[in-house]
Amino acid sequence: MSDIQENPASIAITLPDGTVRTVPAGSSGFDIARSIGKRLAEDALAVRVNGKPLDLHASIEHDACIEIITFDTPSGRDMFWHSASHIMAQAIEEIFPGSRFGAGPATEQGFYYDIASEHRFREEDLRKIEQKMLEIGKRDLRLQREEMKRVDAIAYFTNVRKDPYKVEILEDTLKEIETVSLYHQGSFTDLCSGPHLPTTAKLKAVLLTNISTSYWRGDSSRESMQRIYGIAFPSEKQLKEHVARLEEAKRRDHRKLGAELELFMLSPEIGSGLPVWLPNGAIIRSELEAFLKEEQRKRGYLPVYTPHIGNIDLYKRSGHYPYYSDSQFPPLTYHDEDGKQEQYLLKPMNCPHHHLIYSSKLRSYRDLPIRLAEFGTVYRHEQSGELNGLVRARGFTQDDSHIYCRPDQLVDEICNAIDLTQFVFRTLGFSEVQTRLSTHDPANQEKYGGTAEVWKQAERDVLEAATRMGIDYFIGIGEASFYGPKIDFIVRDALGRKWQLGTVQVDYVMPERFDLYYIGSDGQKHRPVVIHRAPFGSMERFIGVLIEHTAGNFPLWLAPVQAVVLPIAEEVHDYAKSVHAALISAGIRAETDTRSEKIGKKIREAEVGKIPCMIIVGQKEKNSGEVSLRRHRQGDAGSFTVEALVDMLRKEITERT
RNA sequence: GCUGAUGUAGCUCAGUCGGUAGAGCACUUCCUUGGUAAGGAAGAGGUCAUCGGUUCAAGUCCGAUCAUCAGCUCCA
Repeated sequence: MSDIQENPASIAITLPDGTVRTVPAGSSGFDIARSIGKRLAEDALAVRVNGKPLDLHASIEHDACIEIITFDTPSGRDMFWHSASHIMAQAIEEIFPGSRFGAGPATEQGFYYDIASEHRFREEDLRKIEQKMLEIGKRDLRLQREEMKRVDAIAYFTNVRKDPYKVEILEDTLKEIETVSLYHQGSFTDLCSGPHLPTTAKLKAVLLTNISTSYWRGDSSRESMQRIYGIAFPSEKQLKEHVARLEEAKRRDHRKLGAELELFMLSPEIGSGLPVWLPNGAIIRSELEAFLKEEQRKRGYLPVYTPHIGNIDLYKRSGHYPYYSDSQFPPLTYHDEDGKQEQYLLKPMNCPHHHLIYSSKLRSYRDLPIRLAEFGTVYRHEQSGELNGLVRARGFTQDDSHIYCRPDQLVDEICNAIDLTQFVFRTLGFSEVQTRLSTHDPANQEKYGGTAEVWKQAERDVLEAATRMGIDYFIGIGEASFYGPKIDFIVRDALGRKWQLGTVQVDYVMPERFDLYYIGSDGQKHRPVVIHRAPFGSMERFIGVLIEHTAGNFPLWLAPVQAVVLPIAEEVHDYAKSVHAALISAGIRAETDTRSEKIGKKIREAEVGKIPCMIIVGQKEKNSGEVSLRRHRQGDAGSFTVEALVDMLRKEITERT
């Protein structure tokens, strides 16, 4: 290793493509970038030395693998935005002296800084701060790293910067660390581990997006701070592209498309967070449900139905009530003629009902696994600020199933559930799905039901199944439910926000609480294991994300209106009606536009309405007994006989392509 | 739930200094009968979210409530 060399005159650096260069010892990442090319030297933001990010001008003393970090990489963007947050803090300090700064990290889509200030920030302040940030950029200030003892840093932030928040971070979060680093840029200094941009001049475009509040250190008992969010780029052009992406996301927003395409509605008269499915949306939902029911039939699931409410004792027994009482609608209470009180809960979960179905008769080991499935509507009193269209509602329907199996069947059954979920996601065209293995937090054991060894076993089983299925997962510590670990399938919406859709959960706790058992081959009682699983998760949330994913351009099998017949003139209305009738009798959802409008207008409206097939009929088609097909967003698709058209569309619908 | 913003026609949005409300699209009717993304004309459409206050006068100013949006916190 190079460590044994004492001040060598030159060092060997290995670039990511494997080439090795010899440079003088003490060269910086910038020197190396410049030796590679002028463009790279301009784009270079920092350097990674043996995997460790460093400032671009830090000197490299030993042989190393190095990589020049630019804005094109996630870590380059992260660093750029982190530096931008420092520049924003400096701008704010210059415009609003006396502002104090909490945390100011980069996020996946920009950065923010938490600020304590006498001044209440408003929209117009953001424009001023942006201008100031660009001005600081033009000043071409070097971001200089300084390392100091933690105790000295405390003194510095107490006396020089007079920033109590940084002092608290130094005294608490960083209390184990002896030497910390500060970054100076002109008159501004921040506590930061770095690395940072070499100069503020890299910042060429900035957009401050919104102001909100947050609690200092995320603790609602601490003071609230003003948080300013923004995003920045090394060029004006990239900012423009970003703004265009935001506008596209806005167009795809399921709340907007849901209203435009008449899929669902929300009304304060019904209640906040209680979506209502309009006829068009109900078609999509019922097609999805039919799709899953069909698949579940093939995979040995048994459909059941259970009521929307249940005696509160059921939920006390399951543990849901004590754990989640604050996010449930208050119990319905009534007194019978004898004055006896009974309380019912709008069901927040389907599992207790299913457990009682399981235990309604004696089960043999030969009967297992038993897979009970239901599209079960549940009600949860989510916090008002959390409600969001279809993706976060207070009433929603889970495509729920509980699988009761023997311990020796568990891993196979988890694998089957994963396979079903993957099949569903693949069919609906979700290719970028993240899989999270949600485990418990050992430091917080009292949050969970069941014993430590039960958890150990459950997590081992989940891991084994995930490995066997070849899933590319990440681990979410503390993300487990109170009764067991789970595998969650996470998809992003149009705005890049992540939502959990499908889930597969292992549960050793409920079988105990509900005293579930089966008779084994030894004639003795044994505990089954329960798997909770829901491939869609919630129909509401899934469809909300699906709307954004498809931008409302649903595949033919899901489209509320699959085809619209567009007659060119009144003299072919009869022919149009016969085509329409043929489509309807083939089970295709079709309409006919007989208004006295020109064909161009009818086509435009069908396009705007995102109807997959436009079937244009005029005198020519009437004479030949054919139709002219136009596909949504594709244009003219040629002429077909009605019979050929129906066959073609039927095939596409059945295959769900 | 917390902090902030917003709420005007079915939709998108104007509405100045407080003086009884406007556009485009959509809708209805009539004219027009046409060939792959907007034909023409006329008409109708409003308790300015709700409730209260200030004022001679409130869409406009103030307060409360409800809802929505952004973020925080939470998520079986």
